[in-house]
Amino acid sequence: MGLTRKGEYAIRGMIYLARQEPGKLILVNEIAETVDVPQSFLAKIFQGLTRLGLVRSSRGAGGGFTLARPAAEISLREVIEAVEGPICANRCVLDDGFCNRSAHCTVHPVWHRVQDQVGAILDGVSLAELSK
Amino acid sequence: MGLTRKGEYAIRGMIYLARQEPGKLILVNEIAETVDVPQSFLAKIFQGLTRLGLVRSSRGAGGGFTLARPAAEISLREVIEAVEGPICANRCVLDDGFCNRSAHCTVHPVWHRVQDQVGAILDGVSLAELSK
DNA sequence: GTATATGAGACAAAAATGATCTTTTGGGTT
DNA sequence: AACCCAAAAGATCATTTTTGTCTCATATAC
Repeated sequence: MGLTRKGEYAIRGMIYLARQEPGKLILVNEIAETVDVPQSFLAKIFQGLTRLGLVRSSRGAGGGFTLARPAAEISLREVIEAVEGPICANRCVLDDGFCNRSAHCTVHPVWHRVQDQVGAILDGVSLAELSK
Repeated sequence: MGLTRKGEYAIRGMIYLARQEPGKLILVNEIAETVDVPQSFLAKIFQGLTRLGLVRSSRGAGGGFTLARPAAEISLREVIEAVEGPICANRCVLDDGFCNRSAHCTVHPVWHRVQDQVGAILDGVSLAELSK
């Protein structure tokens, strides 16, 4: 019913990046240490964030990670969905196969309302705000 | 990030009960079959619901389950929290030990807003409405 | 007493979570 | 070119949670 550690860690790491000089490359090692998460795990998480275009990475000596866009233009929702998958109150809203009763299910509209509300809140918060 | 099957099943079962004549005892077997969930599992789930006072049970021949209160007075939230635990966006909001940074954490207020919104929506929906 | 139904608890397979380690790839530096 | 540093990719593994099942105890109607 809540965020997993992956999500929590990703958020911590991204906020740390948002606090740095824009464009400056930061070692995953440094991030992991200061936000207090296992570095190997954070490296894995940041791999995913790179693939999805939330951060840019540079290999080799002097490499590291940096935000792909200005912190003000990255929402909390983006970060969360990148690592946790889409906001979803109940699988039946996503998977059509999960419950074949979608058509006449009275709870369905409730799930949609929940998702819309949560989505809106998370959309409205940027990394820039969180880094203050 | 969403409901587990336990939650989904509990809701289906409770809605089925809400559709019956108030006070009438229904076999867990009948519920399980018509809402299409494994009976052993549903029995276990209903045990918990009984313990928490959402349904009343009667043992022995002619026994079964029935809602403990009128369907209009049982909210969707109660059902969900009974089986899934409290609505919680991120563990740090619940466990104090999870992140020791609660005091200065900028994301904390966001989690609270999310929980309040979701809680409010789920509070506002009763089994009576869902059973229509 | 017997048939029937839930209560409680142990048990187990499968999936998700949380993490580590190794190997590969690509850039800088010399 | 040779070499080192650092990230990417992927394999592996441990732990926890989910999703059930099964057995036995207990309560009740007849």
